[in-house]
Amino acid sequence: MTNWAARLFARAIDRRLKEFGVSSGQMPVFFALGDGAALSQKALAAIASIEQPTMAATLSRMQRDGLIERRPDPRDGRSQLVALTPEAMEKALKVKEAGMSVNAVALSDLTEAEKEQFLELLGKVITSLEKMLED
Amino acid sequence: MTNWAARLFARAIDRRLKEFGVSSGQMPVFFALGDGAALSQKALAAIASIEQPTMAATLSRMQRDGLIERRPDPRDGRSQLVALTPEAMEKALKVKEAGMSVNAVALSDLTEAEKEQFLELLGKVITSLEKMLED
DNA sequence: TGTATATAGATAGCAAGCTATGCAAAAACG
DNA sequence: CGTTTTTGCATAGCTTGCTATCTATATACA
Repeated sequence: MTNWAARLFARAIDRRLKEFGVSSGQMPVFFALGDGAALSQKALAAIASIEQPTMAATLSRMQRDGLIERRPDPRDGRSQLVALTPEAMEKALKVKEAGMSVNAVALSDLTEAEKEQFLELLGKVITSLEKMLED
Repeated sequence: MTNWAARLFARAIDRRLKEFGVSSGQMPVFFALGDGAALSQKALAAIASIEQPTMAATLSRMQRDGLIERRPDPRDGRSQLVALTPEAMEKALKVKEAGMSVNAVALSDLTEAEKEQFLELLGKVITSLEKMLED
C-alpha cells in the first residue's frame, strides 16, 4: 500500500510539474537548493534519503536540462558543489507549490488530528524499517 | 515520506527473497497465482494496481527465470493465461512469509489500534489521490 | 614522510515504474 | 455480412531506484 500511495504521489506531482520541465525525483533537490545554497552530491543524497548513484543520475539529468550547475569545491578536490541555475530558481516556487498542493489533496479526507497521526505513524514505520535494514 | 517507506519496504523484501531468486515486484503475482490460478496479464495488472506494460515486463523477467508459464487463452486469441510453474509454487509460501514478516516488523512499534488506523488513513490517502488522477 | 585507509564521485548493470503507440483479435453495429 | 470500435498485448523510450565496483583525492598513522 505504501508503494501504491508513493506511485500515486509521484504521478500527481509529475503531472503538475511537466509543464515546467521538472519531475518528481528532482523535488528534493529543489527543496534543498531553493534558497540558493550550494551542496555536495553526498549531502543532497543524504537529504533525499537516496543512494549516491541515484542522486548522481538525477543531477546528470538536471544538468542536461539546464537546472543545476556543478562547480569544483575549492576545499576538496574530489567534491563538487551543486547549485540551481537562475532558470531553476525561478521554477523553485512552482515546485514547492506543486508539492504542497498534492499533499493537501492527498490528506483532504483526513481531519487535522488524523493528518498529524498519519505522519507520526508513517514516521514510526520508517524508523522500524530503517532499524531492520541497518545491519 | 510514502516514497521513502515504500523503498524501505522493497529493500527489506528484496533482501529476504534474494536467496529464492524472487524480487519485490513479483510479490503481487505470487499472491494472485499462489493458489494455482491462471489469470490474464490484464487481470494481474489490475490486481497489482500497475499499468499493463509494467506487468508485461515483470512477467517477462519471471518467465526468463522460470517462475511462470504463459498459455494461450482458448476463449480469446489475443489473451494469454499466466500461471506459476511448479518450482514457483514451491516458493510461494516463502514469498508470503517474507511479505508478512516485513509487514510485522514495519508495524512493530504500533499498537493494534494504531495499526488499524494507519491502514485506514493510508487507504483514505490512496482514495483521494486516485480520485484526483482519474480525469 | 610515506604508506594505508577512508571518502566523493563516476560508471555499469539491473528492476520496476510510467506514457505513448502499434497490431491483431474480438465485439458491436448498420 | 462487412466495417468500425474496442480490447489485450507488445514495444520503445524514459525516470527513479538499487547494488557493486572503480578512480582519485584526502586523511591518518607508523
